[in-house]
Amino acid sequence: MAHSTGSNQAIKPGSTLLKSFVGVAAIKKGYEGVDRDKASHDESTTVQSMRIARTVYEASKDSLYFSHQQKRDQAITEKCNALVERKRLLEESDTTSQLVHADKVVARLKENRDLSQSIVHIDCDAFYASVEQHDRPDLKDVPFAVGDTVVAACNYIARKTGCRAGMVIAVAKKMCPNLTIVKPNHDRYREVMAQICKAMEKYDPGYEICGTDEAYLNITKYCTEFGTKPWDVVESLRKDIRHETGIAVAAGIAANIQLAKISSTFIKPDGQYQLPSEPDIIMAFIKDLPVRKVTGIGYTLDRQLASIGIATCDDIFSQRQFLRDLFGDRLFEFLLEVYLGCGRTELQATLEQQKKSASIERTFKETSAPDIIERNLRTVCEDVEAKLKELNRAGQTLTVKVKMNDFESYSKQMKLPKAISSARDIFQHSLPFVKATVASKPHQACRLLGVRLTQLVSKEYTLSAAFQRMADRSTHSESDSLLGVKEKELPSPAGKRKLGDNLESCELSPRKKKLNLATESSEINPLESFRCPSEMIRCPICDQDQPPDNVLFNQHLDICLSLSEIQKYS
DNA sequence: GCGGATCAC
DNA sequence: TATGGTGATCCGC
Repeated sequence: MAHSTGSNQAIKPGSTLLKSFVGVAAIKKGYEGVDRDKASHDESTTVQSMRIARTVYEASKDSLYFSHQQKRDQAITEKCNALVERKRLLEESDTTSQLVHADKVVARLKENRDLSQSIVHIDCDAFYASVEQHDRPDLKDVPFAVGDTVVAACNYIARKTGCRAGMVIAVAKKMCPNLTIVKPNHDRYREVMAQICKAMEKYDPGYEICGTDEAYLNITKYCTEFGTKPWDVVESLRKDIRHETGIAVAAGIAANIQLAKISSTFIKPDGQYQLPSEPDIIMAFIKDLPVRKVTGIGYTLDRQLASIGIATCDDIFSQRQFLRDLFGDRLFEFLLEVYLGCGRTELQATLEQQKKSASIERTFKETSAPDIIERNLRTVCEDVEAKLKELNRAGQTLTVKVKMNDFESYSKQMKLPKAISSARDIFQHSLPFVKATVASKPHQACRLLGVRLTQLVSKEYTLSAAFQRMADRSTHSESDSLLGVKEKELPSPAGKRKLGDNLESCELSPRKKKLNLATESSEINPLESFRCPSEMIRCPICDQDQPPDNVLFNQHLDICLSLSEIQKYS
């Protein structure tokens, strides 16, 4: 294949753009599956990663996505340049006080670190692919990838051809023409994860789930209780998991979650690695580790650190006098912790984790037609409503996100006077920003809409929830959408259906319309819509009937609500 | 409080 | 045939 001068220049080995092409997975995980079989990073590895980068580059160079990435990369480069310049100035000044301070912090961290715990990190390598391969033996010997438009996971045969998680499937197929694509089956993966949880419970009921395919356990207690060694415990845990689910997991054992996680990557996809909890051994283990492998150090920070001469964890120490000035207090301390191999030892039990936000964002075929955009927004809002309902929460801060087809995104966050949860409320608060943003970019189209609610409050005792329950009771309604027909059910092609600003133009069935109106008016005067003349009103908190008088009923509600609040905290 | 970025999976 | 979705956190206003 003849290389054009253009692409040769654009994609020099080591160029930052090349790095971002090969993808997060390849950099972070060290080209697993490709050079794992080789003893060292020899020339063929470089050739292989160059081939991947070149293929991705050729497929992407004309896309809007590419120009956006280029722009982003340029911004990071400028950040790095500024950093280098600031470091140069620092080098000219007297940095002894910063050096002393850094050493004090190091001493403090050393003093306080806890090496008494046995933390285990369980990692299901290429989880989706493992599950699919287990369920479908026909996939065993063919290259395949799980994913929709982007590869979520692929097996080792596919990886050898350069297929990677995060790659666009069209590109992956270019690299591996006989790649089989499997649609993800999330319910099934959740099921398998639940089985894994069941197996872990025996060893530590306080285990922590992290993402869809990772977990931490603290087996210290189990070990002392049964007089067993961590290594043996993890062996039987992995055996249990394999027996229950049929899939293999990797495990890392160390003094804290940071080290355990790094340890588990040492023996992927199947095996276990224990890092002894002795300071000298930990320091030796960390010493030459590229900082990029550490959780919390991503593409951007890695490049910033590299620009000032920090590639490995040991380099952090030699540059410690500059870090506070360059990165601020928080990052400074984090980096020193990395250097020392410090990390969290307390797990957050999965059951006790409370969500802080609920969000939906969706990418669709780009469009600038206001009615389609509006309809997409409606769908997104409905899905957020459903999610909030599941959590039994309402949110007081709303964030709306719009991404245009140049991949630039804009967001607006608003603190609302009160927590909301209905699709209608969310939609009404989101729409103005979406409309304004789209209108301000007349030559672009919208490709994504997102809605997030934060500052979640329990709906348990909020008025709107209470009245929603009343509404449900009085209409015997199922959980039908408040906003009418879902897009996929629309009989007419997109665009034909004209939806105005006014929600009344939604075609709603009589019953839905009623519920719709009821919900709407509940915002303004909740009582009005449910008041049945000369009938008692049932208080949704205490479930007692009350006289049909708004003022009296409001007073009663106030008392009832404060009572239940008091009960909650006493 | 807000908007943008970053990070992980 | 063409670059995802969810949740969290931090920084600098």
